[in-house]
Amino acid sequence: MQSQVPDTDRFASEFRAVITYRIAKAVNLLNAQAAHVLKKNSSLSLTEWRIISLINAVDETTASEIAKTTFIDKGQISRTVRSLADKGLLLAKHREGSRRKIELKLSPEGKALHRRIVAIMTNRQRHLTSEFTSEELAAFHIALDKLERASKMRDFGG
Amino acid sequence: MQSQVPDTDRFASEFRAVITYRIAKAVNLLNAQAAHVLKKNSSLSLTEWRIISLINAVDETTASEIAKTTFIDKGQISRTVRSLADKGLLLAKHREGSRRKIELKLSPEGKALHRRIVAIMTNRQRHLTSEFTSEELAAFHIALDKLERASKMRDFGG
DNA sequence: ACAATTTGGTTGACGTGTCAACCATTTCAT
DNA sequence: ATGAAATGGTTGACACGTCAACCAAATTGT
Repeated sequence: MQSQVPDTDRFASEFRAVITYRIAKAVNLLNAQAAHVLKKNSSLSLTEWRIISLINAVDETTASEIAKTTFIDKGQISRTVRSLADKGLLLAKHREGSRRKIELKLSPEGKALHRRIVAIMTNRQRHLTSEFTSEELAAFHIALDKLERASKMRDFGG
Repeated sequence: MQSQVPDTDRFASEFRAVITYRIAKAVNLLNAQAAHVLKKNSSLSLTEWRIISLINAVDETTASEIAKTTFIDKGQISRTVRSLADKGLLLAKHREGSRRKIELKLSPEGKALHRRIVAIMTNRQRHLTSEFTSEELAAFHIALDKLERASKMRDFGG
């Protein structure tokens, strides 16, 4: 009543500049959106979808390879792979000549599902970046690179 | 052996362009870093720290106000507030003339802790953005604004 | 050829995040 | 003034993420 700025915004000015808050909030919103879209169009969780599209991208792979490149916990991968296999979306076979490595491939059903969902997710990706010029997008990627590198440091003196 | 690019990078080229993967990975790394720094310098979890600095910023507030502005779940806030109060870091009193609203303030110990940790976290923030020019930083914030707005859309046709 | 180490994967425990139900209090509409 | 609706906060159930222990297979060093 006494100001045009609602009371609840008094945090915002303080924290808008704190990059980690901003980016964390953005990711929360993005993940919620992705989860919502997936729920509406499939019975996949976000992790399930990620693993499906990772496998699809390279045609066949193993759990440890996924773990190494994505930083998803290997326990979580193990469980997700099982649930996807149970749903008949992927095939897990011991790799030729190995009794340990397990080759992961999408089943025909998995491929069909991927084809259907990826179309929707590509729309989404297009929508998310529709307000970006290509320069802005490139700059954003570079910024993320820098943040990733800077996030390796562990000691800030206490 | 037959290429300079390690095998495990074959995902990367595929997904570097997918903005949601990139940003999610960056946040994971940043959160891990923050959790590590906090653990080394305190007994605070990341959420505890966030709530402490939010309260500190506005001096006093309520749980629902925090929930509204940060998108942190109100149940989680309730529990975190309790654990912080148990540790003696914050004071929760019914607000004057209300038997429902609970006013949250940092205790002297909480303020002291905040002062100590915020110095470290400010170092970190400086380090994270040290590779950014001020233009890049401004552009990054604008990009996050755009992503946040775009993350409101829920329907991408299925 | 053998022990020591590394690697791929599974499992259990535990902390955190998320959702919905719930209660008490306050506000609103009539 | 009274009942309906909204608000502030708590709680329980459950999904998900994270960590460490663990097993079996494979690789390495001697």
